Formats: sequence, C-alpha cells, structure tokens
Amino acid sequence: MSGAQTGTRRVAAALPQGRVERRKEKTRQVLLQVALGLFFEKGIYWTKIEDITERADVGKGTFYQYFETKEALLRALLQQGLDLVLARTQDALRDLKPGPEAVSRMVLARLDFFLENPEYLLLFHQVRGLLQLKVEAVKELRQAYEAHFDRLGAILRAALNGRPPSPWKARDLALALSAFTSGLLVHHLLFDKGDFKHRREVIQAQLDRSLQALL
Amino acid sequence: MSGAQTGTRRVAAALPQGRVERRKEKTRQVLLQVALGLFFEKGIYWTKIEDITERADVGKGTFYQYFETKEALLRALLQQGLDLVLARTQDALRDLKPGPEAVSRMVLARLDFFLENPEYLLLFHQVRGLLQLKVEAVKELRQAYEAHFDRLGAILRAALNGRPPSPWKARDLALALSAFTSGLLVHHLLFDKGDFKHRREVIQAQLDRSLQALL
Amino acid sequence: MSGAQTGTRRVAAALPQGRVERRKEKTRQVLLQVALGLFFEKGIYWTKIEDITERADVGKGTFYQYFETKEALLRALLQQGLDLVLARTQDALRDLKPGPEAVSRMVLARLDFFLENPEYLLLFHQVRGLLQLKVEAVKELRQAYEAHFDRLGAILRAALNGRPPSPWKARDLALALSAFTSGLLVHHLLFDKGDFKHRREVIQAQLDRSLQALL
Amino acid sequence: MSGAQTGTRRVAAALPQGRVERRKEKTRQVLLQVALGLFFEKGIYWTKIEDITERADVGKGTFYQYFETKEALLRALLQQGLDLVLARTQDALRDLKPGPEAVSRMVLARLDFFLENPEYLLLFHQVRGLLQLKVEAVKELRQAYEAHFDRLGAILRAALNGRPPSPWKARDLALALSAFTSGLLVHHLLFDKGDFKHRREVIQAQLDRSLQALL
DNA sequence: TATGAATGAGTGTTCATTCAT
DNA sequence: AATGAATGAACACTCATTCAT
Repeated sequence: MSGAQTGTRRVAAALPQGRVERRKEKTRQVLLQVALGLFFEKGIYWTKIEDITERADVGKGTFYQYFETKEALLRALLQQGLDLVLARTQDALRDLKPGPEAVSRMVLARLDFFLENPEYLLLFHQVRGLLQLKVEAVKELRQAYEAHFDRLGAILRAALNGRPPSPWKARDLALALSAFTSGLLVHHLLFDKGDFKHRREVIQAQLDRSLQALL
Repeated sequence: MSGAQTGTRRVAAALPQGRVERRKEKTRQVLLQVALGLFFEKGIYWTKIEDITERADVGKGTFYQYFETKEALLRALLQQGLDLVLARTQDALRDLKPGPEAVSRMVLARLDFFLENPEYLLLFHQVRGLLQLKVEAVKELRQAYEAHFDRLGAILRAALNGRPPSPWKARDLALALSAFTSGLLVHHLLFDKGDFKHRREVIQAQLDRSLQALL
Repeated sequence: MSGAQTGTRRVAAALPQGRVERRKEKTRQVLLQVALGLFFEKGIYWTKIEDITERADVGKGTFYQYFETKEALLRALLQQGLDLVLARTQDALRDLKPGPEAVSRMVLARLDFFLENPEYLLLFHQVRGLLQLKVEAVKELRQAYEAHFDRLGAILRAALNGRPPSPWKARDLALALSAFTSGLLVHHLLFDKGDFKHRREVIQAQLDRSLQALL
Repeated sequence: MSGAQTGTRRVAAALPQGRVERRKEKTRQVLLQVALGLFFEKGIYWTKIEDITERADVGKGTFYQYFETKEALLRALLQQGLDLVLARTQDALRDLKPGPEAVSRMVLARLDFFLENPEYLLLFHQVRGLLQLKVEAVKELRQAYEAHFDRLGAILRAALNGRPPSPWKARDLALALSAFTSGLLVHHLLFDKGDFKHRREVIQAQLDRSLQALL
C-alpha cells in the first residue's frame, strides 16, 4: 500500500474503484475475460488456474474468492456467453415483422456475434464436447444449453409466426441453424485463421443461400 | 465358462490367435476400439490410459508396446476414423452419375456412417476443439484434418462434374456439408440420446431439404 | 513439546520464521541439505524425490516449488558445493605469500573441507561419472565443473607466483591435485569408513609427501 | 532359417560357431563388450537392457539366459576389468628386479591399460560411486574391489622388496597410486576427450614426477 | 480481503523381468 | 536355446485446492 507500488503491478487493483462492491465485480469480470481468452488460446483443459490469475495479475488464492472451482468459472462463462448471443438474437428482431426476413436477420446477428467474439464460438464448441459426460458436474452445463435452445426455439417460432416449415419443429430448426452457423464458422476459424473476419461476405452468402432452402 | 476362468479375464489372450502376428494386430485393434468407446463415454481428456488397458484387459505396460503416447493413440484413431468416412463417401458414389443426386448420396452415406458410429462423430468434434492449439503435438492432427477435407473436396467436385454452385468452392462446400451434418448430429446425439438412431428419417429429411438449397 | 504436536512433525514449519521470505529460503536450504545427505547415503540415482520431501517433512509438491526438476536440484547442489570449496581454497591463501607453502595450504584446506563434508566429496565423484553423457541436460554440469577448474587454476597460478613447475600447466596441476585428493579420500571414505576422520594425519602426511614432489 | 536371412541380421548368430558351447561363450562375450561400450557412452544407469540386446543383435530374452540380472552383468564386467588390470600389472613386473623402477613400470602399465580401455576406466569410476550403498546387492562389488586392492598391495610390496616408504602401508600406497592415476585420467578423459591418447607423454611425465616423490 | 506457500491425489510413462511359444 | 509380447511396480512431475498470515 504505502509507496503505491502495488498500483503499478496489479491490473485489477489499478482499476477505478468506486466502492468495494464495484471493485469486486470488476475483478470478477477481469477473471472471466482473461479466462475466456485463455480458453480460446490454449483450450479449457490446458488452461491452468495459475495462467488465469497470472494474466489477471491477482494472487492465486484470489481466484477462489470469486469462483468455487474451475468448473464454476466455466459455467459462469458459458452462461454469460449464452446470454449474450440470446440478447443479440432478440435485438435483431426488434421492430421487425415476422417472416423469413426476420429469421435471416437472426442468423446474421448470430453470425456477427461470433465473428466479433470467436472466443465464445470456440468455448461453445469445446463445452459441447463435454456434455456427453454423465458426471454430476456437467448437469448444469447441459441445463444451461437446453434452456438456451428452448428460448431460441421460442424466439424462432415467433419470428416465423408460429409456423416452422415442415419437417422442422421450431426448436430443432433453432438447433440446426445454430449447428450450421457454428460448424461453418469453427471450420473457417480453425482452417483459415487469417481470413476469418474478412470472409464475412462469403460466409454470409453461404448462410443466405442455405437459409433460403431451410425456410 | 466354468473352469475357463482365463477366458473371462483376458479378452486379448482369449481371442483366436493364428500366429503372433495376428495376435499383435488384434491387441492393437482391441486397444483402439476400447479407447474409442471410452473417449465417447468419458471424453478424451478424462479417459486414463489405465481405463483403456483395464477394459482391454491387458497390462498397463502393454499399451505402450502399441502406442508411443496417449496422443499417438488419438492420432491413430482419428486417422482411422477419417479413412473410414472417406471410404464410405466414395463407396456411395460407385456406379453413380455426377449431379445433385450424387451429392445427396454422399451426404446420406456420411449421415449413416455417423449414425452407426457416433463414437467417431464425437471424436471428431472433440478433436476439432483441439486444433486451435498451436502446440507441435497438434500439428499432425491438423494435417490429417486438412488432408481429409482436401480429398473430400475433390470427391465433391467430381460428384458435381467440376462445377460447385456459386458462391462455393468445392472444398468449402465440403466443409460446410460436413459441418452441417456433424453439427446437426452432435446436437441430436447430445440432447436426444435415446432417439438418435430412430430419428434417421427426420434428420434425413432435414438434410435433404437443406441440400436442395445448397446445390 | 506437549501440545506442540505440529512442532515435531513439520521441520520446515517449525523453523523460526521471521518473514515469509525467510521461511522460503529456509525450506530451500532444508531441501538441499536433505538431498545432499540422501545422495550420500543412497546415491543420486536411487534417491527418490519422495525420499527427500519425506525426510524434509514437506509435501511432495513443495519440492517443485523450489526446484524445477530433480536435475535442477542436482545442479544447485553441485554449484553450492563447488562454491564452498573454492571459497575455502581462497580463504586458505589469505595473508600468505606465494610459494610451495601456499599450495600446501590450499591442498590441506580442501582436504579439510572434504573431511568435514564427505557428502560433497561423493557428490562430486558421482557427478563426474555423469559428465561423459552427451545429453543436453548435463551440459550445465560440465560448464560448472569447467568454470570451477579454470578458477582453481588461476588461484593456483597466483599461489605459485605464475610459474607452475614443469611439465604442468596451472590448470592441469589444479586438476591433478584435485584428482589426487579426491581419489585418495574417496577410497579412504569408501573402504575405511569408520576411521575416515581420524586418519587425517595419515592422509595429510601422504598428501604432503606427494606435494613435495609435484612442486 | 531357410533362406539364411537370419545370418545377415544377427551379429551373434553370424559368428563362427564351433560347438554350442563355443557359441554360448561367444554370445556372452558379445553382451559383455556391448554393455561395456554402452556403459561408457551413456552411463550404467541410463543403459537399458534393450539397448544392449539391440546392439548385440539378440532378443531381449536372450540376455537373461546369460545374466541373472542387470546387476549380475555389472558384476561380471567389473570382475573382468579388475582381472585384466591385475594381469597387466603383473606382466609389467615379469623379469624385473624389485625397486622404484619396478613400481614405475607397474604404474605405467596401468596407465597404458586405461589409455587403451577408457571404458573400464569410466566403469570403475562409476562403480566406485555405488560402493557406498549399503544394499546387499552391492556387497559383492565391494568385495571384488577390496580383493583387488589387497592383491595389488601384495604385488606392490613385492615390487618394493617388502618395504613401502613411510608413511605408507603397501595397500594404501596401492590405493593412492590407483586413485591418482584414475583421477588424473578421468579428468583428462572427460575434459580433453580428443587428445586423450595423444597426451600419453604429458600424463606420463606428470605421473613420473609424482612417483619420484612418493617412493 | 488478498495472498501464495503448501499440499497430495492422480497420471503418463519407463523398464527390468517373466514366460509362453 | 532363443525370442519378444506382456507385465506392473515404480517414479517424476502436475495442478486444483486449501489455509495460515
């Protein structure tokens, strides 16, 4: 404290801190963002708690003040990500009449979200790989995912005025759209890293084309 | 059974063994299949070498007679899987004229392969999650994947008489088809486990519908 | 004692600990000393990390807080030993005019050091056995050794007023003196364990006699 | 067998084999020599049984037909080495009158032996490092060493007409001479590898000089 | 509240040795 | 007698988590 030497060393501590409450929330967010970045760079499994705290510039023990376990962090991150895409999806529909156009907007909104946040794209991909595990620990992840697609299905049904085109059910169509977008993007991300963002037009055209058929 | 206690304990040893050569190959295959199953059930990361050898009913050391490391096993399994799908894809085109129909057959062939071998489906999914890692160890995995999609692209181009529909390039279309199929199936697999196989018709209809648009 | 059960179990924790800094340094030293003793008793190769941590009364993981690998520990120990002998050698020359007498003092100083610290004597002997290995890992050991004998040669040259007696070069003479002392002592140590210290006079006489001739 | 393909692959089998007896002895010698070479190159500890059998071009199981354990091989090798030096030492004294000259011859004979067989030099050095171990297994090694130096002491006493110069006892002088020679050579071997043999004259001069004083 | 030293269960891997062929 | 596939005890090292300061 005295000498303020800490101030220069600690990212978290250096942040403007109105009140303790605010600082706590800030540290939590820093940890989440740092973890998201590392999960993207090294993979969930290969990211050590210490990697996170080091980059966040806090003590290793501090991590456990904010998250009970590494798995709790993952859960929080996943939920945050799902919430963000969902919000984005709904935003895209604001002031729009139901119809194919609305669905197209939805899909593009999600496309843009993932282009801007490839970290979440890969996070979802990795997490999906865990969902098969029957362990108790994963149950919550599954639930988050299921809830997300239920809501997404509902949004989609609304966007289609309640009539998803045969042979789809709204929820399945939501899944399919999501699977398609994600699958396509993950591939582009993994195999054409450099071009990822610049290929938006191509990817969009590919999606458009596909969408016409699906609806 | 009674009196044949050995028979029940040692899977590998109990196998019909013409000669040593044959036994070795058999053991290797047993290890691969057992590993594939466990990767499916518990995930790559959570499957311990000992889990594998235990279920294969061989000593822990035996594993290392056949695979240099756990990662080498993964590589072998991935390659085996990619080879299998590719073979299946090509088989589907035998005695078929190029055209949309051919592509449809290809896609359905892959669908069937994955419905029969969900283990590979999930294996690919998990592996894709690793491809972002820049570690040397993963390089070979990437290469296997890249090579696979190059070949798949070539097959597809042939099936389309050399003219992939705009805006696609053959390889990208191959990626997209693969991503779509996989993404769709993984979701069905993870969220509707029980119905997985029985839903073939629905999934097929969904794919068909999508394909019409893509081509 | 009574009531202080912790005190008896944890050597490291029981040590007077001004501050964390001090405790850390202490733990490191405890590990080094314990390892030195075990290397002496059981040999480098046969000393397991757990032997060390057990005797040091710390957890196995603690070892790796202080040394990256077993080999790093060995390196640290070797360097510490070399530094100690060198210091002792130089001390022996303080306030002494160059000449045969000075050299004699040097040699005796080293003799005494090894009589007091047979652990280092045997450590050096064992390490020398590793120096032939071409592995990368050993390079640093070699360098430490080489540097040591360069410095020892320089000291010796000074002690001889720059004129080592033909056919020696200063560095080779340093090597020879060291080899002789060590060789003699190791033999006495290994084959006459009980008498080791009490035979100082005899050994000293033997060394003296030899020295007269060498210079 | 048919086709004689084995003949080209197997060093051991390819050797001229008078009778089975002879072949067995030959294989044993091959194993010993190969092991000696590997112990020199990689160190005793880091030489795997398989390294030995591979280079000897025999099956891994074959090793155990000739030596009960790795340690038994080491014992055999050590004994063989000690016998060889001793024989060489005695040869040097043949037709020589007792006196300082005889001792000088002895020492030089040993010097030459080690210059020709650095493998044994380093073997002895490494083994000496093991002698401290209190394990039962090492007892025989110690005994071999002790017996060797007893005999060496006897030879030396004879060479000195029964009167070792004060303050030496014959056995201790033998030890000292041995220690000196070995120590010097090991150093030269480790730190001046290239020159090892060519430096015979220098080393010899150094030894001569030292000897004059010791006697 | 923040810290980081300490922990030890857990894991991949090695290798001397055995034994069925 | 020769082989090499099979074995499993043993070991170095990792890392999520705890807790005293």
